[in-house]
Amino acid sequence: MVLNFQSALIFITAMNLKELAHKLGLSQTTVSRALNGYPEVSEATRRKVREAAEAHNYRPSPRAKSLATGRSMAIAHVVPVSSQHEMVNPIFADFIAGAGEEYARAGYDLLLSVVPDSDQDRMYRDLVTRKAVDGLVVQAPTLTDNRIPLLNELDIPFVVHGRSSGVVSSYNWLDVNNRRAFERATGLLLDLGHRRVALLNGLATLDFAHRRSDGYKRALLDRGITIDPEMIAHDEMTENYGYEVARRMLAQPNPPTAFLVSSIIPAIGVRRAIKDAGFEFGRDVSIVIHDDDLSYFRNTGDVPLFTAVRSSVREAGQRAAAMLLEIIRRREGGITDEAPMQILMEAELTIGQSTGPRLATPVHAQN
Amino acid sequence: MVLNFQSALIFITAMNLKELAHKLGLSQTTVSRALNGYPEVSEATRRKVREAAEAHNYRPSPRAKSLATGRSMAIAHVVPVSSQHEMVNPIFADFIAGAGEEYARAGYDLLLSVVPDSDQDRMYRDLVTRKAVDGLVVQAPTLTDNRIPLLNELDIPFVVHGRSSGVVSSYNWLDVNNRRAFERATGLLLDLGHRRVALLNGLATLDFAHRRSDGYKRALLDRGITIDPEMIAHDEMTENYGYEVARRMLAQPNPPTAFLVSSIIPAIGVRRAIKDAGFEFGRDVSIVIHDDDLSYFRNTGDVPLFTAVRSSVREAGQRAAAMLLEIIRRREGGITDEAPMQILMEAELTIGQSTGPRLATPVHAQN
DNA sequence: CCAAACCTCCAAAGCGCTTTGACTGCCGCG
DNA sequence: CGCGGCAGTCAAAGCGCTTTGGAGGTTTGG
Repeated sequence: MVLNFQSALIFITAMNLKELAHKLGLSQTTVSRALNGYPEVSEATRRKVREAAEAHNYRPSPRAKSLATGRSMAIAHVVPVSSQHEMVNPIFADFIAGAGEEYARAGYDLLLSVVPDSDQDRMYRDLVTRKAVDGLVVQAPTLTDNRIPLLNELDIPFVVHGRSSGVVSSYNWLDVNNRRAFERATGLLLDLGHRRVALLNGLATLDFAHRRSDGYKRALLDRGITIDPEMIAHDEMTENYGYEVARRMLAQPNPPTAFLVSSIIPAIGVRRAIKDAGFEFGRDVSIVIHDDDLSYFRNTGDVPLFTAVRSSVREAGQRAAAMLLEIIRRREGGITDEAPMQILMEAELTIGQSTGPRLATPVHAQN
Repeated sequence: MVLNFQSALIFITAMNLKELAHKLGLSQTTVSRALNGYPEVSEATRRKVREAAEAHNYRPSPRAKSLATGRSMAIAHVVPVSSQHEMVNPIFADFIAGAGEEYARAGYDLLLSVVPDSDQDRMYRDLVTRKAVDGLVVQAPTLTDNRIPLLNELDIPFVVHGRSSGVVSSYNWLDVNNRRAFERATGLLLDLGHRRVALLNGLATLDFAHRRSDGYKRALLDRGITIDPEMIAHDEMTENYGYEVARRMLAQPNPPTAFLVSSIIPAIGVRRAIKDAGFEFGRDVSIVIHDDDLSYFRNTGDVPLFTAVRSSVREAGQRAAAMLLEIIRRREGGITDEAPMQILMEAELTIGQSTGPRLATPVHAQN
């Protein structure tokens, strides 16, 4: 009983540097240096120190370390919650999973701030002035995102997932070539003979939505097809959005024969609307999606359900995190005035069951 | 130019207590106490201090504060990544959104650790011995989850989202009444005349899956229906899983006429399989789901797509967080030996388009 | 009028770590 | 033999905050 209690106590009162040093008959300085790999300590001592640390399950307090060094060994991701729909973009889960892996490997903690999108600026300011983190990842940039100049001014390392067309200053980013992807996807549908191609895009305020629209429009204009604004929708990418918009569009006199959808989630809704309207998915009406390769919604198989331009958001998270850690490393190494790092990922096009040639006699004419 | 540089510097070199105290002609002690609402400082002084702090945009360093007080003002959520499928459970996004809100309100940071499920124990140990957080939330408990005794031993406040049937020691939890929910859902299908009811459950190792199975079995046995193990599936709740299992089951000689599905995501797959097999969804084959009320997959409308037992996972996140903060508050108040806190949420049943009476002449007989 | 009881405020000692500056032997070199 | 240099170690000064243990000054009560 007493023994139990004692051992519990010993376990809880985690050993600190002072005790460890005392136990070894060395100074705190030497122990600290031995553990942190400084060269001015003999290998013999280092080994002894390492062993003792291991044996006593010694973990340096990150708080104290942080106070002493000025580094916090933490990265923040600020995830905005849409105040409209109280919605959390589900791609964040996979993005963060990818990034988290990278952080864990490097011994960094991940600080997640979930804030109403109106409070974002304040949160960024707060995180920086409190010196709570060593770096930040900016999600879902808008067309001219003021977080970018803000963070530049605050002079803290950060990486943007995506880009912001309206921002002139330079910054580190990682993005998918959205324009190219959607140009190709649209091209594919046009090659199949479709002329009425609808675009179900993300929120109009977000930058990536514009790049996607650009690619779509460019492909249409290239073939001399005029753009029908009625065929373009913007909203948060829920299943319901896909369903409602597709239902409405398919009920029009001259309905689309193909849909280009910004995410697999609304695409599920589009598919539902297609079936509800009595059309055959992939035959009467085609769909091409942008596939983020979400872990719980894999669009795979020999012939995947959806024809898609695919780019793994999880991989994006991982690479964005790696980039950020590299930037922090450089800055600590004293490299201050470097060119910004930028990665443009290409999406790959895979053919699934959701696309087919435009039918000679459109089915909707039969209805 | 020079002015600019200076103002930037001032901004970056965040004011600290010492400077602020000096500026006010007071001691650090008094300023600290004034700011933290201690009674031994006059109201006049307190007001002056507050104003000065405001004016200079003073933020106490959380690190220093943390080191001095022993509290870290942070909560950890450890999110396991299934090593099988590299999958992140999408309900985490909404759960965390709910919890994050609560933490933000209380001034706590949220530390998110994404770790392979095999590494979980180590991560918990690490977080505690490093004193990185003041409390933890345990996600997705297994049947006898060893994290619970571990955390009890480590003597740190924690809340479990769900329960672990095999754990005898007491702990704080928040759960949905899964057994009741699935008993009711099954009962509904049986009332509609269905006799072959399939259950697409979550991973068999997870506790909630067992409770759901229990409810399902109890409802069947209540009506004297024998349980067909072939009608029960367990796996991670992806769309594909729903599709594949439903496809297989529907191809059997004596296929189910109804499905009970543990999440809306595989239910989408089940629906796909039903249509692919030539059945009519909600007429030939019924579905009842457990609906976590995911923000991007709302099952709403006058008559929602799916008949469902619903319980908002976001609300669960919020309440779990509130519970944890309350526990921490109590412990700091010296209240040590309290009964554990436990909340059991009831799911509500709503009728959607996915259920109907079992057809007199089963359609599959016609095929 | 004096002691006791406040009120306000302060100096200084931590919290657990890193890092500077210095010190001690010991070796090699001129 | 004496000196510079080097490897290995240490004491002590922070990092920015909280908190203990008073110190003065002002009221109160007998």
